[in-house]
Parts: sequence; C-alpha cells; structure tokens
Amino acid sequence: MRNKQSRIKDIAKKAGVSTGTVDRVIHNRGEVSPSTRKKILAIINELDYQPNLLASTLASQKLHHFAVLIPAGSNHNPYWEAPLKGVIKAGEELKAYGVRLDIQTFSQNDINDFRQKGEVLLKNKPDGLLLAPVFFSESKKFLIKCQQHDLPLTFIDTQLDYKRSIRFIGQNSCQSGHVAARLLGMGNPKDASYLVFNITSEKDQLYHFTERYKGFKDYFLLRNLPVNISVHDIHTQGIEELVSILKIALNKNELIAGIFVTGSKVYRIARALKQLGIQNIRLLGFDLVPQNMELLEEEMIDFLISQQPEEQGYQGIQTLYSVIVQKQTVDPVKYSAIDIITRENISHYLNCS
Amino acid sequence: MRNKQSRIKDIAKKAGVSTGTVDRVIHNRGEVSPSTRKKILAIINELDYQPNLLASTLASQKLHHFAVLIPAGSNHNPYWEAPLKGVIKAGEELKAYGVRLDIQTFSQNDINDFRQKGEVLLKNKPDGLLLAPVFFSESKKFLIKCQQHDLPLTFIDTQLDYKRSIRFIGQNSCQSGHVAARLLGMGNPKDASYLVFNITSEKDQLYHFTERYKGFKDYFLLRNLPVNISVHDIHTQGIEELVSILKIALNKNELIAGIFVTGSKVYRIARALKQLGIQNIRLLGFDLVPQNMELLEEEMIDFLISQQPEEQGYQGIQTLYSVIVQKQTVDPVKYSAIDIITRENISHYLNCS
DNA sequence: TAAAGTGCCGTGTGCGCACACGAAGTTCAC
DNA sequence: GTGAACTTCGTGTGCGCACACGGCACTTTA
Repeated sequence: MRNKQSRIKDIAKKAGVSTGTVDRVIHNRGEVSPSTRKKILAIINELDYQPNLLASTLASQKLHHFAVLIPAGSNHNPYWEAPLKGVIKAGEELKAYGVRLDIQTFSQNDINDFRQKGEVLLKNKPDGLLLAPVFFSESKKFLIKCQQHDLPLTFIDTQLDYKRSIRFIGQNSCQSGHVAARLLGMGNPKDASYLVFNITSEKDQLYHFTERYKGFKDYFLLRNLPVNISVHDIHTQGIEELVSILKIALNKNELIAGIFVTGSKVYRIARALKQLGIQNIRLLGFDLVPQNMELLEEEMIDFLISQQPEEQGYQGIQTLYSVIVQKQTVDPVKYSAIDIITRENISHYLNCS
Repeated sequence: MRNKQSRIKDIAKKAGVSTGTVDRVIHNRGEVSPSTRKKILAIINELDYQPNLLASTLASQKLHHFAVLIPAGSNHNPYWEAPLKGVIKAGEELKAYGVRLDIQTFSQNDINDFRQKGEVLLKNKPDGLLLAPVFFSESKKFLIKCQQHDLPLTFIDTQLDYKRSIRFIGQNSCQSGHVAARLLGMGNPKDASYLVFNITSEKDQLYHFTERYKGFKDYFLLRNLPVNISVHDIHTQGIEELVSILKIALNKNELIAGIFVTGSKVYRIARALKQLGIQNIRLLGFDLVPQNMELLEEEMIDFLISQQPEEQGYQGIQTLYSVIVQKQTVDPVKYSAIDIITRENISHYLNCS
C-alpha cells in the first residue's frame, strides 16, 4: 500500500530502456520498435502507471487557449453574470495549468455584437470554445465558421447541432416545467385554473419558454387532471398590461390556483399582484436574479427554480480542459440540477464558493 | 496582459540577489538581512508574485497525512456511503499533491468501535482530521486526545466545541425544519393538523431531530398559524407501531394535512401508509437513501430534503488541504444547501460527478 | 594574530516529465 | 564495399521551485 507512484524512470529500468523511449511510447510519438513498444505498454499496465500531472504540465510549457462567448449581464437581465463568475473561477484555477481564457460577452439585444465578438475570438485561433448560442440562426452561421477551424466546443444554456460538440451543459427545461407543475398544483383541486406568462423582451429564451410550458402542461395531462390553463405572451415592458390581464382573469368565476412564469421576469408579475393587493395566489418563476430574490423574501413569490448557472460556467471550462488537454471523455449531455428555492432555503444558494 | 507569471528568478534578478535569498524570504526561513528582506518583499508585492503551485508541490516532496473518522454505511442506514464517496473523490484529486488519507469507518451502533478506530488513527500522527462526531460524549473524550496532539480538524454533520476546529460543514437543521414546514403547510387551512415522527434506532441524530422539529414548529408560530402538531417518538423496528399510531390519528375528527419525519426513516411511514391504503396525505422526510428514493418515485413520499452529503465529505477534505497545506483561511461554518427533492427533479441529484 | 564563531548569501541538485539532439545500428543502392 | 538514408534509441537540458551545503566577510575570543 505504501509504494509510491511509479514513474517513467521505474518503467524504463524495468523494461531495460531509457526514459526517452518510454516517453515516446506514452505519447505515441513513434520511433520505437514494435517489440519494445509492446513490452513497455505491458509494464505500464502492470504498474498501473499514472503520469504525474504536476510534473507533466510543468515540463510541457504548453499554453491552451479557450474562448468564451456568452451574453453580457445587464441591469435588465443580470442572469448571465452568474455563468461568467463560474467561468472566471475555473479560469483562475486552471491558470497554473497553462490555460488562458479569452472571454467575450455580447449584448442580448444586439445580433451584430454577437457576430463581431465571435469573429474576434476566432481570429485568435483558440483550442476550444464555450458558447451560449442564444441567437439561433446567427449562431448557426457562427458554427459553420467554427467547423472550418475544426474547433471543439461546449454549449451552455442552449444546445445546437454541431459536429465537434463536446458537451451540452444546461437545464432540462421540460423537466423543470414538471417540477413547476407539482409545486403549483400541490393541494389544489383537480380542476383548478392556472395562468402562464411568457414574458420576453429579447428574441432568445423562446426555446426554454416553450419547453417549460410543455413540461408544465404534460404534468397535468399525464395525471388526467382537467386543469384550466390560460397562456399569455407579454412583450411590453410596463406593468399596465400585466395588471389588466390579472384583473380580467381574477374577475372570472374560476379560482386561480397558481401563476407560472416561464422565465426570470416573474418579479414583474409579483409587482403587479402587489399593486392589486393580491397575496394568496401561488407564484413561481425562474432564476435567482436580485429582483426575484427580493420578492421571494417578501413572500410575493413562492418558488424560484434555479439551474446553477455559476456551476454551468465553471463546468463548461473544466470540461474543455479535461477533454481537450487531458484527453478524457465525457457524456455529451450534462443536465444541471433543478433547484427549488423558497424564502427558507435561499441563503444556501447565494455564495456558491 | 500577455506577460507571463513572474517567477522567483525574476524577483531575484530585479533585487540583485540570488534565488536562494528570495526563497528564504518567501518561506520566512531567516538568514536574510532586514534591508534585503524588505527590498524583496516590496518587489514581490509590486510584481504580485504568485508561487507556481505545480512546481512548488513537485519540488517539496512533502507528504500530508489526513485522517478520516466517520460512520460506516450499512444496509440499515446507507446514508454515510455518500460522504465517504466525497472523501474518496477528494483523496484521488489530492493524491498528486502528496495527500494521503487514512480512512476509518465505525459502526453506528458500537461506541467501542468508534473509540478503537479513533486510537488507530491518532497513532499514525496525522496532520489533520475529518470527524463526524455522532457519539456525543465519546467524541468529547476523543477530542481531548486530539487536543493533546494539537490536531487541527474539520467537523462534518455535527459540530462540537474544539479549540483547533477549522470548519464545520453540515446542515442548518433548524432551517431545514422551516423548509419542511413551508412545503407541508402550503395551501392548507390555517388550523391544519400535522404529525411529526422521530424515528431512531441509534443514539445519534437526536440533535438534528430536535432542531428540525424546532424549525418546523417555529415556522407556524412565527406566522401565527394555530396548527395542531402531535409528535411521536418511535424506537421499534417493525411497522405495527406505526400503523396503529396512524390509524388512531386518522380516526380523530381533524384532518391530517401532512406528516413530517425528522430523519431518513420516512420510508417506514410511507410503507405504513401504503399498507393502510392512504394516498392523500403529504409526506416529507430527509435524505436520498435508496428506500426513500423508491417511494418518492411511487409518489408515496412527496418531498425529500437532502443536504449534499457527498459534497460535505469532499469539502471536508478539500478544506483540510487548503487550510493546513496552503495556509488559507476559511469561514468556521459552512452550511450545506437544503435541497428539495421531488419525483420530478430527483434524477439531477443522483450522479453528482 | 590565528582560530573559532556568526550573519548573510550564492550555488548546485533534484522533484517527474517533455522534448531536442545526436549516436548507434541497420538497410539499400551502386 | 562504401556512403546515404532510415530506424531505433540514449542523453541532456529545462520547467519553477525547495532546500542542503558551503563560502565569504566580519566579529569575537584566547
């Protein structure tokens, strides 16, 4: 048990060759006769040789260049600050391993910005890319260029078809809709009524919105619950439209048991409800952005569903490293946890360090 | 931006001394005149020198010895398999950094086993210890011996008073009781009735049970909800006692809105309910052990609250390393997230790799 | 004044590995 | 049978750091 890790030198001695030859075998650099190669491989296997990563990265002064292309966080939608934080954390950790990040964030409202930043990144010939392809068709075009560079990449948040895709890291949106349905539906009559709001200003997110709604609806369908769901798509910024829709819905005979907001703008519904003086309708939305956290604290929002965005950014970079540098293999899809946040457990989801 | 990390050699050249002198300053090994020392420190500051961890650990062939003393997982209570898994994972990662783990698990029913394993560990003079002090008074005695060795340690699961305590990693049990109350109480009438079960076979866990119950009760108190809570302490193994208690409770006039099990044995209540053919009572308990997961799947259990046990083990070891070896400082308490698990999101909490 | 002691510092070696360079041995053409 | 080309392998150096050793200048002691 106490025998130290075996080194290249040990293998060499045992095989009766020099360390250089062993090294050539390990790195498949040829110039080794088949017989000695076979002998050395056998010994490597026998000793269960694990290369010393420290010494290895220290000696090979290689630099690895990873590009990051994700939306910028804004006051209006600070969500993307979290993945960025994770990316930076991973970057710090991997700095000693010769990893250099080239991070570009683009405005969520500006397709041209996305295109420009993308081109800047590709110019530097990165060894890998972390991409959040929130603009669907523009991302498609961008991926064609990536293909030309034979650039391996990981997706976060949204997944697109790409030949050299290493991994998708993000939420199973349909399943998070299921969770939402359970939390909103719990304890309510079988034929309760629910409101669903898709509140969007940017073009992106549409995919997640529809998938979440699908999951929500299917939950009740699968259980044969004859619920009443009315969906509202909101594109305006003000609160007036929301207030009037809520007013109309509440004036109907049926009881509204819960409100499902398919994205992070749930705080706007909460404010509208506040304005109307309504407290007793269960409200659920997504993402731990400050506005939501505040209203969760006030109990105007009952549940938030989060997807560990910081972890996604972190894993995105770590995955690039372990696959591109360490040549490991990973599952092509990694779904993030669907965290259920209430006023009572929110504190544990804040400093994820 | 493209300047490489500065090295000891750079500092030496800039200060007009040799690398040996710089090294002596960095490691406070004396034998340096105050004036050159000051000069070197200034340059280190100016260049924002960060030692290359790879080279550093590679050169100093130090071995660090960490001991681990936690309960063994059993068929009866497999919970502790999870922290162990985390411990082992951290051990693998730190192997290259010269960390060696000495892991001892003890039977949860056998105080003597705990004592013996503890003595074995101390004999090897570890540099640090990860301890789960589930036996209260015996752990106290053990800590006195640790004190004599001036042994730094991290606690997981339960915290005790100890001078050289580095960190406690575990759940805020009171707060998890709050979460339980919200999930069980949601949508129920103000004066609903709840059953609470403390199911214990071992002596441990008592602390968590009472804290969780306290949090549960306080939730309703704080909101002035005149709920009706009846508590049952269970020490038997069979299902009969549970069935009869449930029968009696259900025959009363009041409606039972939810059942709160303060520990991981919630599956036993679920089985009793199943036997009685009762479906519509909300049931909540703790920990992702296989029995519970199965019944969550069947929707006999509505919620499980988990505390990231694998992460706790992992963090416990990582903390030892960063504090003892890397001389970093950490908060004395690190509460784990209070995960809310339902049938719909359980899959994301299984393979935490 | 020589010997012994002290403060301060430079040099050299090695950690395990990557990789360049060059030295043997072998094959082949003429 | 001689040189060229190729195959196969060993040696040496350096990555950034830790640490042992020894050396120089100066002071103290007899």
